[in-house]
Amino acid sequence: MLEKEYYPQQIEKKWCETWDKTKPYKADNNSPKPKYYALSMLPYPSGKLHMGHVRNYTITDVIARFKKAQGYNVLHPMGWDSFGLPAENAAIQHNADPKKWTLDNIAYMKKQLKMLGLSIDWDREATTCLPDYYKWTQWLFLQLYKKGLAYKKTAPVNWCEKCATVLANEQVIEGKCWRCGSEVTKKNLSQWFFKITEYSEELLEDLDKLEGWGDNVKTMQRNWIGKSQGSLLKFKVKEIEGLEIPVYTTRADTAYGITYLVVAPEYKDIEKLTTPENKEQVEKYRQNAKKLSEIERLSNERIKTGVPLGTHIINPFTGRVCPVWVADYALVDYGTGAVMAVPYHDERDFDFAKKYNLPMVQVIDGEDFVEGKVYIQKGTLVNSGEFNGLDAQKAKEEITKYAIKNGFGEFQTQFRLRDWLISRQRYWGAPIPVVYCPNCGEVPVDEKDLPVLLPEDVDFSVKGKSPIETSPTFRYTTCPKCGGKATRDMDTMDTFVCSSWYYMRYTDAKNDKECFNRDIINKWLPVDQYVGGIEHAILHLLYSRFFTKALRDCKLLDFDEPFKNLLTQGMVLKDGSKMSKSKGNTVDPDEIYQNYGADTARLFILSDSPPARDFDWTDAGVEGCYKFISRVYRLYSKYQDKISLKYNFDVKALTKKDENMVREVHISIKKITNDIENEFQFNTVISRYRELTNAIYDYIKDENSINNDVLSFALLTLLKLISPVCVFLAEEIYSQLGAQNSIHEEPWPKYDEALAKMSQITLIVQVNGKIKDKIEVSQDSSNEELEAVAKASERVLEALSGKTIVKTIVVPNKLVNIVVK
RNA sequence: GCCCUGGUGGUGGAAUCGGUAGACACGUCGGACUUAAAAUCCGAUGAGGCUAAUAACUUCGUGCCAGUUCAAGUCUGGCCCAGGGCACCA
Repeated sequence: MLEKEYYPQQIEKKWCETWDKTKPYKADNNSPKPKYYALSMLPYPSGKLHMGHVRNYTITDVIARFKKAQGYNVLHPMGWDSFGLPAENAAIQHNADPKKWTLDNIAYMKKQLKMLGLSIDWDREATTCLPDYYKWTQWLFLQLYKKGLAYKKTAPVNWCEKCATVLANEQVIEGKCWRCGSEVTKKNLSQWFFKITEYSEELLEDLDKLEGWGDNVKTMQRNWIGKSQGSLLKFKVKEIEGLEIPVYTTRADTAYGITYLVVAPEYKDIEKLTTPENKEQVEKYRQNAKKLSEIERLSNERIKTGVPLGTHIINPFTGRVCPVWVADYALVDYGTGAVMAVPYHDERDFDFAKKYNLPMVQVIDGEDFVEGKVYIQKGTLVNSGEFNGLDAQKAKEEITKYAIKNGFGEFQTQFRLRDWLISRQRYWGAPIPVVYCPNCGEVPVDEKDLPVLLPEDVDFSVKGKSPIETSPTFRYTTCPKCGGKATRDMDTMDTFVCSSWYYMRYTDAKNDKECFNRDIINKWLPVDQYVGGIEHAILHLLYSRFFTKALRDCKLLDFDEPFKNLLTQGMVLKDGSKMSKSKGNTVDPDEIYQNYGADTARLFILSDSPPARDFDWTDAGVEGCYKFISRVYRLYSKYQDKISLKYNFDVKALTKKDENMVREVHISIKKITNDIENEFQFNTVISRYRELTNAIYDYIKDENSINNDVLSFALLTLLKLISPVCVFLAEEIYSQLGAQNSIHEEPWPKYDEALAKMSQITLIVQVNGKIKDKIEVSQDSSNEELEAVAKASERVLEALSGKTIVKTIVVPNKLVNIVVK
């Protein structure tokens, strides 16, 4: 009975190799069992795994293993988000081949993932940069095109000089590029867009159906979609017959207070609206506004500028003649690009009117109104003709109805969401499958001619243009319609297009006839549990939801939402801040595997914090987990000869000590099962592993009173409970105990509700809410018994002496509180 | 400014329904084993008071201030702080 030491390196290597051969995690498309789809956000193959990956994939893996043990047919796939700028930048810097750079990284990281012991079905691997995948990305583009959901237009778009490409709205963070952080400017270009705005309403409404998503993510999406309900009012231009300026407003109630109008510098009719005398300064203002980057425009917050155009509108409510100004606080791509200004009741208009001495009229009155100060609170209408005295809320409706009746208004809903710009002026992406023909114009590539292969005869050393432009062969082709000479679209797609449907491809990854089979995808999707970082709350998660709805409308699938439950895991920190190379506080997974083994890494990364919270990596914590694993291993090796895989005992015939041991095991099964099912609280699951292990150590203290069947039951149950987390340890011990099959094939243990209850409970006795005594009583004693026991307590009698009992509260199986005066 | 999330010992965190606050760890301290160290095992550990140092007893304690209740980390109202998101969106 020698205790053996635990050497994770050899053990983990051995089982990695075995599982590589036996492929125990193959998901079956035809299984009659209920399905469970566990998904991690696919990694970008940057070179090496980091601890954020380890945390993400361990969480998903434990969920997948738990569900498999519970009898589900589990799909747990993995792939590579492998198009994108880093590969191209590496190519430019080291004159390397982006494809080789990417595939080498994938090979290395795949090895690391396997060493982590993930239960992934590698036969379904999807690599977005390979033609057998991007062929279908292009095919999906064509489906959206056919449906009118992909279109090309010239518009002012976000341009990152450093990345030399355009960006989607979602990729501009505080006026800076999401990837490189440099300033974003506007450029007028003809680009491809996906019509995500077509789904604004549905994307917003369906958020309510996503009960398995956190409120933080749903709120972010809600804000991003930005629905607002208001009115459209049209104003006749005094100087120009037949010309109107429509404005969008949520404050129709203030229509009597309009004293001027503002249009954006890019407003479509601005030239018509400018009088010859004002032409010069308006032109100058517009040129200036154009030069400003997004950042500068934001930093100008509160200091508003503008110039008058010289023309006027007539306020149809008051007859007042109001000047029209141009100012960059009006945004061309929201509403109509023109704003009605009510200085007394809008902070921006107020600032502007003060600066340029424009008149103000009060039209809302309330308790807090102060003469000469902006008033944006609730109130009732004044100076508003027939609407005077009306509550502002009611007036919005009444005034708009009046405008409708008189032909110059309507109710309108606006969204902040813009269409998704998907063109990128870069090489390493999926080419946009469209050609331009002098005769036929814009023509989509024939489906049978897909994929449009990325050219390999490109020169990465040429600066200032996309490397794809340097290919001597790629640009020229023939028109699919007329067969004449034509040129290709030289842009590639945003990588977020590739990652908007990868989880669909996994269901049918080898299909070379279709992008996925409709029956198969309907069987597996929606994803039962998605796990990933919060940084994708808007970008990837919104795009994927859009894709699902769009492909549903293309009749490719029959569900509305891709991800039923979403778990956004917290960051991995070290010394209180995010791990990063620049701070030098990173931890290399390879080193941890080497020194402690992957099981220790898995155990530790789940142990100290619940998954959604940030996790602080500490060396002492790793050490502690390694000690626990060794402690478990020693326990089994010491009692190896006593453990029988076929134990058998009658609970009723057990000694008190044995019964308590059995009870402890049932309590553990119950608690661990509940904690995993309830929000995946792995930190408390691991606490329970330790408690049960401690209880078993207690049980074996007296060697003479060990019941081998009870011990076997306890140890084998603990082993199964621990197996989703410490996958190698559990498999190794199980095989050393003589088991022929894998522990990961064994079903999840069941608990007996009666046995998971304590026979004795500790009754808390309080007097006036203060604890006076704790008494052991048998479970399910009657209220009368509990009260009697409580009142018999010496300590309670002491506290009661000289006082009158007002009432007594009894909570069954818990507490008695005696209220006295 | 608006929205979301959180605030509990020296630290990470635990606590179905309102019912023993601090599970389980880390750290620290003490002990056993050892020639010694490592490893391992056992014990103590929220702060304070009273005693003689123990036992016993007792007060305070879940960001702050009120409230509801026999009873509040948990519920209600009002604040403060931290992290995140959105923001000239009319």
